[in-house]
Amino acid sequence: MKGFLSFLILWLINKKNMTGSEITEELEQRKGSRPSPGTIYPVLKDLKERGLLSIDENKRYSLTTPGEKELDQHLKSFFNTFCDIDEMRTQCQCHEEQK
Amino acid sequence: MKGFLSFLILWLINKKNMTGSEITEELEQRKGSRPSPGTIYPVLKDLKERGLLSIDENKRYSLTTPGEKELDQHLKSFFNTFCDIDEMRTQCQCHEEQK
DNA sequence: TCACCTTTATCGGTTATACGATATCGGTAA
DNA sequence: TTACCGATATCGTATAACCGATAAAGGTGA
Repeated sequence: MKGFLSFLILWLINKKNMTGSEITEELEQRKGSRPSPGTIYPVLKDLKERGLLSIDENKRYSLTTPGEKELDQHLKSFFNTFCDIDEMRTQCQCHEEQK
Repeated sequence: MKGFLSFLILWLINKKNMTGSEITEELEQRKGSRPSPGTIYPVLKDLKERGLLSIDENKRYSLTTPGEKELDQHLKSFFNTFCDIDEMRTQCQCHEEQK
């Protein structure tokens, strides 16, 4: 299951070009806790060095063509791995109502 | 994003009590590659030691009550983190058709 | 009995993910 | 100019997730 953070970051940048701090904020929204700079900047550096991200003069990241392909692969394997995601959601919502 | 493998294993066992080899097979189906024993048995051991799993005389694992609660928590944070999962699926299927 | 096979389990080592501390860099206000 | 501040980046360290090799345990068939 390694590579999920990279996958999520690729997905976020795919939706909208973002800077490091914007990505940090978005992850905080989703996960409930703010990732430390020591988490996200090394990932961004790695993705950039692998040619999946490019960065403009305002430090705003965007996907390269290989980055888009990588994201597609991740999406496919994600939905293979969580092939019963609707069932998961049902159970989650069901237990939500019990509170 | 750490803890996703444990989460997935809890989910599988929640659906159906399973042995280690059955879990290995299921993960192979989903992920496309067979996890090595050095991956899954340490996880099962850890989950058992944390009181989330119990094991019967046939080496078949099942969720304990704390295990069910842990799974619920994981499900909630999973759908928070991937709050735009329908959008992800749309994009994935869209690129699927292009082939 | 004993040879074999599958399953279960452990071991050492690698990489991704994560933190907090610290450093650098650029812009802005004093 | 200088002081500060948020954003960016690096560092050391820890843990989860992985692998392949190996070992032990249990069952089955010769």
